[in-house]
Amino acid sequence: MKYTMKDIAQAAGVSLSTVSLVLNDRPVRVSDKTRKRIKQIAAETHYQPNSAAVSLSRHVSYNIGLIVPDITNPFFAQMTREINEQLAQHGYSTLFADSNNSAEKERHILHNMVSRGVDGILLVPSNEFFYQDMEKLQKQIDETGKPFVLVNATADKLRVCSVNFDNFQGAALATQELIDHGHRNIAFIQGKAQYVNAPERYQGYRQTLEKNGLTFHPDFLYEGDYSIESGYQAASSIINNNEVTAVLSSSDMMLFGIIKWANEHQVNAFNRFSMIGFDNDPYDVITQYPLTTVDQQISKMVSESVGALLKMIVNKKITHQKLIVTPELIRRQSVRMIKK
Amino acid sequence: MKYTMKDIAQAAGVSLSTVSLVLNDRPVRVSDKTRKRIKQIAAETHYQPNSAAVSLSRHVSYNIGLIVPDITNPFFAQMTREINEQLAQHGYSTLFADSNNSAEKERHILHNMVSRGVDGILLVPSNEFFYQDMEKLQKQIDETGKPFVLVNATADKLRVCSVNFDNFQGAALATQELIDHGHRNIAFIQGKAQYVNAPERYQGYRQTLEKNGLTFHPDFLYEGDYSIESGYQAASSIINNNEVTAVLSSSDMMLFGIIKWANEHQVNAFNRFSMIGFDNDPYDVITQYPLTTVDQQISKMVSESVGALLKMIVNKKITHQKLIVTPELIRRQSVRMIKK
DNA sequence: TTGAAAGCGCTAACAT
DNA sequence: ATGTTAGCGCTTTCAA
Repeated sequence: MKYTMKDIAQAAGVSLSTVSLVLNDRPVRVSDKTRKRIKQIAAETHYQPNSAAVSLSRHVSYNIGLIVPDITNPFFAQMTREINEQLAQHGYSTLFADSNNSAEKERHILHNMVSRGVDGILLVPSNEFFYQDMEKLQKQIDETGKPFVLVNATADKLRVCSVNFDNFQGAALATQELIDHGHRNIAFIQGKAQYVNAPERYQGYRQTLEKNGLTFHPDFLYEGDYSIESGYQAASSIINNNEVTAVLSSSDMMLFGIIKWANEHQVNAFNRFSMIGFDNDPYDVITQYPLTTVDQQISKMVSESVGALLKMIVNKKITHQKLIVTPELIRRQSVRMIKK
Repeated sequence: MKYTMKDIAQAAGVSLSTVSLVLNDRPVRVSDKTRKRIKQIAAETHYQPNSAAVSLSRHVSYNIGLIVPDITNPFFAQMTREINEQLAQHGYSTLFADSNNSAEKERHILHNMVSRGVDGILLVPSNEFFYQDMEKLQKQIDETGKPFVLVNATADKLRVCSVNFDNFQGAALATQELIDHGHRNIAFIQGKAQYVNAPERYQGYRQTLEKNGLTFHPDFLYEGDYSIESGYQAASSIINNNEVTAVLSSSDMMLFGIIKWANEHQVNAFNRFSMIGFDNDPYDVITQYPLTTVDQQISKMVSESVGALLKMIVNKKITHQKLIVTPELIRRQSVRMIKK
């Protein structure tokens, strides 16, 4: 049998409200005696509040919506794990959805989650997020009236709270590392035109080149969608571009794609050129030589995101701050000194 | 402003109940005219039902609890993605939680989800799931009164619905493959004693050995917890066990651990021995030679699991069927013919 | 073809 | 220190 407050009230011979006050630990009235008795009965009956009823009357659900583009990607998986954990620590549950990298699905899920009564939303956007009409998007987000934070993207044109790492700096760090190792002809695999985080990385790469007196060469520019597959696609032309001695990739996964292609074609990618990726993927260490990579400080991003979201929720006030965390270059063995 | 059915009723000049009937597409009474009008107004006002209210009165939430041991493991990530997708297709949302491979946390989450009013639960158990007191566990599950399915494990001692793949057969397939390639000294890295799925794989390995007239050798038996790290730990002793010419690992990840150790110690794992793992990890193809592996048919397991769960929900009847799907050996390039 | 009203389980303002 | 009561927004039975 499922016990309700009413049952407990009856059993204890008190009123409903007294039970409610006690079980919610409201520090008011109620004698210690009855307090004890009620708690006692609640424990014996394994009383569990009906959360639908609580939601309905308190207008909160203690559920947070989390939307990620691809849970299969270790970067987002790790993010999800930490978000889930931190939310749980604060008494919130995670209503999860994978948008499969579709902006349309993203909107659909967003809508759905709002109607499920989530208290707030964490959106890790799909690649194509910024291809949408910002006006409309802004309107949709505003209309939800829910605390919202965009994670892993910076939306200059959107009045929303966002948390991201410094993409420009990440790319700059990596580019400089390659240059410091004597590389002059550095290929860059960028995300497509308006992909989330792509332009910033491109600028970091390009400006670091210039800062070091190197001229940018369009022939060294490649494009992918961060997936293993897209790295694989680009592999042959990069590997056969004989001038390049190093490649900076916008994701470790694309580097995996290159390595895969190389393996299949009897060429050793690590001997062919130096490589740096983004994401600090856990699998970076299983390739023949562990990959040097840009770490985005997932934990930091997550705690900032969750912190900002919960703050909005408790303060009942929506803010639009942009938070940026600093990335870190993880040096491993995929970068070699080049002799000139 | 947030519109309610009451607002719509007022605007349409009809009663609340009429609105409810129309918006829920109940095929009863109500003239087409008023039906249209109501739908019209609902659309204009972007009406969204308050799901807490629906839950409260209908005693269903359209939320399903999903508990996984480690979302960071690609195997579970892929499972999660498919589960989420299939649930969504049926109008259910996913209340997600990562148990971090802790049986205690698992119980805690389970409890929590029930009190959140989920309509059913999918539990992908932690490694140590079967170390628990089955009596107590059975009681806890029964007490929830919720449709429940255990995914990726078989619980002979538990009266619950479960969906798993045939671990025995998977191990047998892989062992036979190695034997067919001339291997006689096949190491096996098993999960710890009572780990989920571990004993069945061990039996598959062992019985296949015997079936082929090979004697089982305790020195060829190793232990791990499926992680990269645990493979790494075991690596040196396996690699230095000069008799072994092939290794069957209970997870691809542990093979990655071995490969990592080998890379670090200037030995080529692929030249050292043949290898087969379990999980068909997406990263199997980025190692120097793509790994042969046992594929558990995640999609199949997921559709069986979700199907069984939803069936219980709509039939309002809890069942305890055990479903088993057939694994498949994915042949790639980590197994070589050995000359005798 | 439609409306009124009770009820889902809990919260909170108001009484006593 | 404790009880009464009016909602929260929706579903559903019973009347009309």
